[in-house]
Amino acid sequence: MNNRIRIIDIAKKAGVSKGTVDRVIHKRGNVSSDAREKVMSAMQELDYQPNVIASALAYNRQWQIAALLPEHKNDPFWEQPKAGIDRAIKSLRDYGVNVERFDFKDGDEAHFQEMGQVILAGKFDAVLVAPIFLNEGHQFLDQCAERNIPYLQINTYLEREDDAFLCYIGQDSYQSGLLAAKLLNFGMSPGEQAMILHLEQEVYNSKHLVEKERGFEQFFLSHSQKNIQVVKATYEDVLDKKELRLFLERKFAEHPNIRGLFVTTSKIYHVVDQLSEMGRQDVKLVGFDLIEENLTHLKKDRINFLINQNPFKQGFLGIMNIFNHLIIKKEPTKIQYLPLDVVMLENLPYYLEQGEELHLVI
Amino acid sequence: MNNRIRIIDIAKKAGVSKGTVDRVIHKRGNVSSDAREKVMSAMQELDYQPNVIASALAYNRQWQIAALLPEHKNDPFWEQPKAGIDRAIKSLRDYGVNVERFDFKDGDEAHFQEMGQVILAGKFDAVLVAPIFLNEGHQFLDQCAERNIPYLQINTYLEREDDAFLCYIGQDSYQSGLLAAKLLNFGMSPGEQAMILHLEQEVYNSKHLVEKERGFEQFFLSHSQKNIQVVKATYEDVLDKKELRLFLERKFAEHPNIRGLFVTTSKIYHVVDQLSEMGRQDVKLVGFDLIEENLTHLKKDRINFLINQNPFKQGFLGIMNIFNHLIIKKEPTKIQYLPLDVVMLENLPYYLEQGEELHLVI
DNA sequence: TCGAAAACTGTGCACGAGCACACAAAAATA
DNA sequence: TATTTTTGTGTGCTCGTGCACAGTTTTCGA
Repeated sequence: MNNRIRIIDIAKKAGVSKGTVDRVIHKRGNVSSDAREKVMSAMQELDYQPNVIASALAYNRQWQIAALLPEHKNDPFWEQPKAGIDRAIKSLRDYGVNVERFDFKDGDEAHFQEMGQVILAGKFDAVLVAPIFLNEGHQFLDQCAERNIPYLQINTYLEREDDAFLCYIGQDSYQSGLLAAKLLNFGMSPGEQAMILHLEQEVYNSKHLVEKERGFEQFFLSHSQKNIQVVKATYEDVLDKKELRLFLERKFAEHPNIRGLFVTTSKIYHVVDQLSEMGRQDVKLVGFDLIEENLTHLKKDRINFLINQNPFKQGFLGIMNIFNHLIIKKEPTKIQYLPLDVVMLENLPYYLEQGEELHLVI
Repeated sequence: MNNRIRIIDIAKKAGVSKGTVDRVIHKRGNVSSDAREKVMSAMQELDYQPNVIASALAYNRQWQIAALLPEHKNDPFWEQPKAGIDRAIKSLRDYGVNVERFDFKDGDEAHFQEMGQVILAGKFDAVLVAPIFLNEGHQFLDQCAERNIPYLQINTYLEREDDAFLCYIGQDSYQSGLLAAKLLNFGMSPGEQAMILHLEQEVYNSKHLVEKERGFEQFFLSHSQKNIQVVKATYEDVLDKKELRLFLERKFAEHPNIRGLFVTTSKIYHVVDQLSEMGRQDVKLVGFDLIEENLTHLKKDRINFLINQNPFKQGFLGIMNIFNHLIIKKEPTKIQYLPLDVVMLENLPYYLEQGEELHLVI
């Protein structure tokens, strides 16, 4: 029944000792070409698959991973990737995987750099990072590459060519723009207008937001049956509610047929109350992320759809992929897009419990 | 760094040998109450967590699991749970988990019973089953319970009280009815009619379908703003296309305002072509399952939404939960509803690749 | 009080892979 | 040819847990 091939089985077949087989497997050298060939063919013939359990136990080494992410004080979105990381740690504790978190202040490039230096000064086997700043991100990743520290990007993708780059795990921004447009289009009537609204600073320096906009526009270009016109807008300072209200009123006055609104980040909750006070319940709303503030409005039916970017999985799979690279020596797929879940009140609970299913996995 | 508490650490602290600690942990008896108490308090104090890796290696036993599912010859839906099972096997091979599949013929109760007998005659440590026949299902599960063979249900839930019942993994049918209604409601105009159509036999013997219908009706009862009327219909013999066409024409004649159609199983593809030929592209369609036949229509924009029941995960998590019960000795949550994914052309690829993310998990 | 049975406890090997170390054979140098 | 260096090979311990077996103590009836 239990006929798994072991190292000792290969050794016997090849007529050598298990030490020699081990040296071949791990390319440790000091093996005659004759012995190597016998071992190699024996491995192929018996289709040897290493026993990961035994390997992990014997390896008995500790791995240090650094995680460089924004703090979640001001942006609750970041709680989720961190929860995913914690879940992964729990699963991998017995494999000797340890993760140290370095949180940098929201929007603070200098602090990002500072934390990066701390990581580089320490001894880490790999780095998981959300490189949300274009320049500083590249700079940090360059330094990782120089030192041969493998790194994995989540949430934000910076194109990289070096060997230290493991993979990117996150969403496909362009596709999420298309999806938002399709959803609004389904509920809107011919001749109405759809607004895309960025509630962020330096939008055109942020590839994510630009891509979302491109996808949103593209959908309506290629689906012109309902003749829906796209209105683009950007408003930076969400904390100034009065100014935001004035901004919205101006936009709705300029474009009286707006009946659909797509906010490109998790900050859609800022506009919901304003719209209610303006008596504009007739506007359909699509936004991102299952954060508490948004869920309140989803439950009251004031937000129609939230697109879930699976932040929990970003963290979880980030660590899992690093584990695979370090311990199992399996190279990850370079670009791993996570599902864009369409979330409504009726299917919300399942997405909130995410990760429950994963923690049973060893 | 590596300060995980081991059995030997507890033994030292409690002033006994590791054998005694082992006997306490596994409740093997033959331990004086004095020793037991010392060990227990030492374990609590040091917060002992067993090393799953070492445990699995030492345990070195093989587990036989039987999987009793419908063949996928006539219903491609069942390929997915089987793929999920295969993925789980791959992950758990080193833990000695083996799965033997027993496929019964579609709609053939006698063959289900026959296969059940084969399983009971063999020696299995656990059973994974889709008990799609109400009576025969209960009968088989009763026999499992008698023989103390733990069983796990996927896809179809039969309420069970015995100790052998591990858990149910599948969808919440009522909730999926609500979801389908919400989706149609978003795209429909006031005063239109929404049809719920069952393309199955013995609908009112099938709890799933009844629940979906209940959810669908309930939504429109509690969301009456658009004043959408629900039309219920059942048609049994999908293979007779002419008759189906006549049936549809009759229904649409009786209810001229039907603009939304919800088919309660994966068989929505049967009606799409009929509707096209009838020139009724104005009807919005919601159905279930990402099977090839449905995807063709989704891609052509003739089906608006498909609700994904995560069949892959049903199989994968089914095996994983049995593993947890047998090897890790962790009791599964009795009812595990899987996400109801809202799938459109724009977010389809991610749901098709499902499982890729899981196979890296050990 | 003795002796056998029952209850309890400790030691040591097993699982399969990784790796250090000792040793052997071949090659290079004197 | 003798000696050192390099290269190649096998043995045996390690990881932490499970479990068999041997050995010790307690219990209980005669």
